[in-house]
Amino acid sequence: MAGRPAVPHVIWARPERTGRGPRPAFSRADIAAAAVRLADEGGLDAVSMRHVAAELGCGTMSLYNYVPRKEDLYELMVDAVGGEHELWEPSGDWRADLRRVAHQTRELMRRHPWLPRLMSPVYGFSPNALRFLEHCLACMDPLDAPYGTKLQLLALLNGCVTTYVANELATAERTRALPWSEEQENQVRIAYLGGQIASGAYPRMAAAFTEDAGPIDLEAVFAWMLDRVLDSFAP
Amino acid sequence: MAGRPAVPHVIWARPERTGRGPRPAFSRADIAAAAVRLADEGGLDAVSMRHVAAELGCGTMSLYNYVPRKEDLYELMVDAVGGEHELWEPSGDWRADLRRVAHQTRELMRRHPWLPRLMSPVYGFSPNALRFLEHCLACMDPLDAPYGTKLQLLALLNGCVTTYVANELATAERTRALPWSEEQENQVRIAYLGGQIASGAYPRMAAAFTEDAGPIDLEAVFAWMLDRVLDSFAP
DNA sequence: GCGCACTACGTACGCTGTACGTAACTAGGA
DNA sequence: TCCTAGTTACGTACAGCGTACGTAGTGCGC
Repeated sequence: MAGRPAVPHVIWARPERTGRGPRPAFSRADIAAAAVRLADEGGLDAVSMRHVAAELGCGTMSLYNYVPRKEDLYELMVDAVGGEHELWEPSGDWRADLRRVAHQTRELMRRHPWLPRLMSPVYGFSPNALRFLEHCLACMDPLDAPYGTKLQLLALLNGCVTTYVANELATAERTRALPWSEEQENQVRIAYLGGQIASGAYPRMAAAFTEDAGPIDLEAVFAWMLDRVLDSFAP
Repeated sequence: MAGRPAVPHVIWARPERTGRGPRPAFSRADIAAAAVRLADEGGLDAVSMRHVAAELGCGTMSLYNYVPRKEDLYELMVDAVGGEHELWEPSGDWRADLRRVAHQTRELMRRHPWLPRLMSPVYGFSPNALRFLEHCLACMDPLDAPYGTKLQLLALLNGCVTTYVANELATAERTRALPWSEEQENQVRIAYLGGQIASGAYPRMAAAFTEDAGPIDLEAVFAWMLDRVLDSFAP
């Protein structure tokens, strides 16, 4: 019945400096920047405690003075790139403002393809996340609705953007780690898929794939999805 | 310029049995079932090649005869639980049918909390995924739109459901791995959050949290989200 | 100025995915 | 019918991971 020995830990509640002992050689911002740099260059797999420590130029275990668990390192990363969000004075047109927010989020995720994987409501209350949420709520001031509803719309909107960009990036992200090219693998997948479709067991899928559609315009699809979600909230 | 030595590999294109050599001791279904069992009981972290092999009662490296890469094991798992989808004769009311699909997907993910993490368009063409997609398209037969648009709506719908359930489950999933209880950690987070909010820097967030809202009805929120997405497609 | 809390970091443990080598087995072609 | 090539089975080994622990050294608060 005992169990659960340790004490809960949230990195944002822990002060960066306590006063006692030698001055820390790095700030949280330094550490987050190093981790983000590694992730941008080599994907999320390149972010290990050892690599980040090496990037900072310190011993592996020293890092644990700043970041007690690896998950906290992830929180730092998400918060750090969250700071890249440009915040502006709301225009009064909440739809336009939210569209702008969504496009910015998408750009952010394209700059940092590892971000969707780390996105989680658990990281929702870091300092920069709070600033971002406050800004989104400010954009929605013209809207007459309880904050609960507004937060729901924001969650839906962010969820859709995250999912969409994650799908957009999934294949590209895979390419980095695999020993063959994306086109090669796609070819194999399509070949298999073609066999299945030709079997006649999936007539609609077959029709969907033989349907002559022009090249997909990812920008247009994203904008369409966005408008649908916003429409849905206030038609 | 050489590089990229290996050959692309898609597990569904590889036959289960080639005829030569001793008969395999397990089927793909056996392996997938074992992995799913482990993941259901101990979370996704409990799914390692060693554990799955032990669960099957064979040596670790023997597993590699069936599953060349761990990612393939994941594909087997996603496909296996995809087979739990109940498919029915479309009713003619595409909205009702898609709602039913979404609720079923949610139930599926609540039965297998690790599923959202593995969901990815990459696994979109496994046998059971094809059956599922075909069924969804059949449900949308009454709808007059090109298949491309229908697939986009399905992607949006599935993406939203996945994100929503992932958020729903994220905290619960964390609890399993952490040495303290969810309530304890939430308390620490709320305490920190309270401090930030009391600082006055985030007036709208403060209002949102002091707003007297009844207890959140997760079912209702999910239904609301669903209707918004479906509305958005055909108001 | 004493002591304590902090920083720094080397070592070590258990775990992971998986490359490789070896032995046993069986179906297809001669 | 026998041979052999391709397959299964699996032990060993390696590089990498997160991180518990122990030991120094450092500098602020009392």
